[in-house]
Amino acid sequence: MPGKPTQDKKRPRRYWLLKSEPESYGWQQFEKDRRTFWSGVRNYQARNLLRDEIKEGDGVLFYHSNADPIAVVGIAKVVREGYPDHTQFEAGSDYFDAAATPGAPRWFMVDIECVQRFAAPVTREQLKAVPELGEMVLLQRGSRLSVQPVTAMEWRTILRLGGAKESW
DNA sequence: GCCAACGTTGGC
DNA sequence: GCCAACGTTGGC
Repeated sequence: MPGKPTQDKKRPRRYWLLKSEPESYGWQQFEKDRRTFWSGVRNYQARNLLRDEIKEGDGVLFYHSNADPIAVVGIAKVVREGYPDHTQFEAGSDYFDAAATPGAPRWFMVDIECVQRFAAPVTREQLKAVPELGEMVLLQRGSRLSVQPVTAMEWRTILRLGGAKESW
């Protein structure tokens, strides 16, 4: 078939939201880097998503937590699927894990690439005001997952709110 | 800075 | 395997 498919036909693109505190790693830095590895996730549920579910080509909402404003600030795409987070092996690192070995890594990360900054950040307050986003994992009571799934409908809605140029 | 909700640890 | 104590996240 001409025009090689970029995705496995059986596996439509999926969407994710990644949280980051701008004080530790914000969108501004990400824009300069263009590409980064998403290290430091130390929660098993999030780890499982990074290791097993998030695939190359997937869409990412970049979210600023503990920030002013708290907001989705732009979008990224996954450019490398789950592989061991090297910081777990670095003695002295905040993310060091004595129980992890290269042969049996415990923590995983993915690489993402900057796609586009929203014309205007989509604030948490805005998200809460949209009825069809009421089911978002992000907005559930007590939800703390730093890597979480986003539905295609949520993705489209948030891109529209952010004034994103393309809706790939 | 507060604190509710979660997740993890470790004694039993 | 229970569960109390503790540590962390993250909105407010």
